[in-house]
Amino acid sequence: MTRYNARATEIKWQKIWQERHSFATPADRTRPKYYVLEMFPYPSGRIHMGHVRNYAMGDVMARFRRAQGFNVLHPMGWDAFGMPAENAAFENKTHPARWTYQNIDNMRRQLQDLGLALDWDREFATCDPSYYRHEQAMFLDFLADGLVYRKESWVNWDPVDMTVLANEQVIDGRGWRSGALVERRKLSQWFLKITAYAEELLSALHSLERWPAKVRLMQENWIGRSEGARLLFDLKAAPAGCEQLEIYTTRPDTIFGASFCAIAADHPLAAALAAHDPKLAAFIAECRQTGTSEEALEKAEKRGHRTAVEAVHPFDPNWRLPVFVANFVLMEYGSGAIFGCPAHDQRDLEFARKYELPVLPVVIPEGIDPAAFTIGDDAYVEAGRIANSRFLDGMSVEDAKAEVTRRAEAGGFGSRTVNYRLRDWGVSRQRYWGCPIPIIHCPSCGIVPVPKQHLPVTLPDDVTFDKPGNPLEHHPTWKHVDCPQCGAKATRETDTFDTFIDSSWYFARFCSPHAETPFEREAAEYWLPVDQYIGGVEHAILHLLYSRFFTRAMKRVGLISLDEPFAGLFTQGMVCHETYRAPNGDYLLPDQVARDDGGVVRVAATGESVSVGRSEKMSKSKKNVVDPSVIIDTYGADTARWFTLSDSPPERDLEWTTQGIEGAWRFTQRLWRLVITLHDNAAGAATGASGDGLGLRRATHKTIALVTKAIEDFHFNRAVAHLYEYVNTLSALKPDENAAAVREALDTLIILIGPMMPHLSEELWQLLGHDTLAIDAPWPKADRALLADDTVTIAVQVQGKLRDTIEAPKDAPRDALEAQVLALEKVQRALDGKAVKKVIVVPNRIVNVVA
RNA sequence: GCCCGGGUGGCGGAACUGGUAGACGCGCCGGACUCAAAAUCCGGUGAUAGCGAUAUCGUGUGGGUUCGAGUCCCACCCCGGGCACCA
Repeated sequence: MTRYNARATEIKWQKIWQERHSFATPADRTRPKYYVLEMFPYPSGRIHMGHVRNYAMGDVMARFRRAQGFNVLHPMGWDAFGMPAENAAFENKTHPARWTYQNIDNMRRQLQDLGLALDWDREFATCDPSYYRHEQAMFLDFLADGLVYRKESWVNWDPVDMTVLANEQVIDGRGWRSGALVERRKLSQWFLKITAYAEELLSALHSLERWPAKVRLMQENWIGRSEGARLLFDLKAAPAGCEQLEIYTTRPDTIFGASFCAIAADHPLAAALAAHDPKLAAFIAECRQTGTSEEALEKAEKRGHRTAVEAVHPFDPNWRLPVFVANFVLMEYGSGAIFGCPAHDQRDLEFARKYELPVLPVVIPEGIDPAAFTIGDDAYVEAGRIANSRFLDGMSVEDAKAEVTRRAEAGGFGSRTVNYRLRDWGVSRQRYWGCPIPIIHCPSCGIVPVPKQHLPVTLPDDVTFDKPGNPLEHHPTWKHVDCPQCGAKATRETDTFDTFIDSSWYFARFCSPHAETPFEREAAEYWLPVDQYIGGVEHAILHLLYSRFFTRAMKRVGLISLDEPFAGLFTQGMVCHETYRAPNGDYLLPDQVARDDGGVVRVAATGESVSVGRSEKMSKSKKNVVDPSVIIDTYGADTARWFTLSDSPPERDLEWTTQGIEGAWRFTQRLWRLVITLHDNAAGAATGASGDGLGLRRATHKTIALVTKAIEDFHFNRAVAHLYEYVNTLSALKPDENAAAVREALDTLIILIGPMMPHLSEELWQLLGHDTLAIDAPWPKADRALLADDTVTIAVQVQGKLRDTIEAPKDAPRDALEAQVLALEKVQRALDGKAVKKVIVVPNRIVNVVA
């Protein structure tokens, strides 16, 4: 028998699918739809194993739902703007567009080699003006609707990428892409008002039932809702214009335990005071520095600078509190000012001890005498009764919070407030390779939107990257335009959008990628929301939160009636591999090493010993990478797909091993041989076949049920295990097995492996004589009558310990089972003469004898 | 520090709502085929004791509930991830 030539066969079928437009998205809107989408790839140039795993999963769902009769939308495109293209332009003297489109061509070919059921007619790249023009138009809509504003603000400045970053793009004080230490700078920036949707983005999380709980929780924490109160304190000895201080607290009940107020270094009051206080100015400068160095921030001690200003206690005009500028108060959170109650807040306590401020407990644990309760090194943050607090004494914490807020509102010096950690989304980037912000700055008219008929504002091609900073800023002519309103000489905005904007609506564009509007409403409302979105958990906050907001913004300006873009989300695990290091410490590629007979890993070329490190996420820097192209050339796409689906649960990390891929490859060959052998046997035995094939038919239909359920539940590894088991059953068949049952088994097997091994599935389907395509065959339905056996194996226990098993007819009566079990020799031996107290019978499962 | 996950053979992992722990794969061991190797096929494979039937132990640790616990409850240990001067 010939061996299965995977590569040649795969190319053949890919061509046929393409010729027949097998994966064109159906225009028919009568059938149920299924939109499956993998997270937008950045065209880095080559796919990696993480892509293979991600797309293999999405492709299984796409093919599975297609076979089940759904209209499937499964598109692909490119998140094509971004820094790496500019870096490459600088290093290789190529234009970012050229570099990007070359990469796209390479990656498209690689993805096509995988045989993915993608509708390539819908492909687009975000760097194409026909895409980003709509982004510019939507931005202007948002601006007109009050969702966009411009503000001078402190920003996270990435000194390597020479651009600003949003808060969530700063990880451990470093830029998410460059890894550079982030600095703080004050710049004029465009912001999208994501905070206007904080409450909705939070409360709607509960409706996302098919999202991982983990991702919902991460978004919940990121939005960071808290309930509290804003309170106004009158100030004494404050600079003009700063006579009042607004603080935010979640613990208004502790107001009588207050011993100081603290404001952020960036607070206007601090700035006003610093003008005449060089020491304070120096302290503020210091605070700004420690704000950026992550190591120092980690363990920074709570420090403050006492000002001459005093705050008047809102409930006692004779009570004065010192006002500090403190390094632990953030201008961006709440009102940038707090009152400190050391007895009931650990951080305030540390501060109070350091600056020798009073520590008065006002919440007393239930049943403790207030006079006897003192605070040591730990603040008391549990529930209790209020004491030492005048009109609040005796109340619970909750009642006291309400009472203080009520009195503050009545007195006009405070109000109940809901506060969020979430901040507005700064979208200006000082980069070339992004979507230009369609704004003109006019000396007399101010900020003027580019008229929509002038869109798109396109990027100039003739730019250079030899100077650091933004090439649009350096370009000799591009930014100079006439003001659309008054005709005076004006300049274009030279900032471009954060690339997360590009990926915040692409899922909608895929519904009608050639539309003259961002998307056709009818198409978008048929296809959206995405039924199954698949990607890495690293986008749990950034991309997924932005997209949820952007969808609401599109709804607000009347483009669509939809709140949530992604109904189902799946976050897959990473692909990992062992790391190898040569004696000199250099990392080695997996194919630079070899295992000798004793299992010792050595450098293949030199025989030097290699130290083997633990399995880690594949990364170029650690060289523990395996190139998908090499794997596809060697074993074929089906085998690569099968392996990435087989070994680990999809949500967990997958360990890539040579043995693993070889095992998958052996299985591919085995399937090929098995189907041919059984097909030949059944054909030859057609007349002399024995039996009714019932046993085989039961196995077939059980497998259909199990595999279908496993795929529906995203348990691809279990689907694979069931298929292995089924193939074991088929391998053990006698040559004279009932021919019709064998035929059913083979047809079923071929369709069931289809979503994972589509090419082999087609080849075998054809080999069995079908003149249709396997992908056009409907998904088999399990016959319920064949799912149950006539007899069951029942476990026999004595005192809860397994002693024997018996075969019994299904649903055998209790009495008969009991009698049968008590008669068993092993049961009698285990009983050892003891009297039987009772017998527990779980129908069709166990019989437990209790003595 | 806070909040989530997760600890099951040599390894990746199965186990429905408490009911035969270890499916399936990898690896390993033995055998067949072969001049030999590769490939393939057959058998075995949690630990301990025993020739054996079998017995005892066994799902991170220690308790508990139950006829029966990987699964439920309490306490703890370890690993992974997320967040963090958040008032």
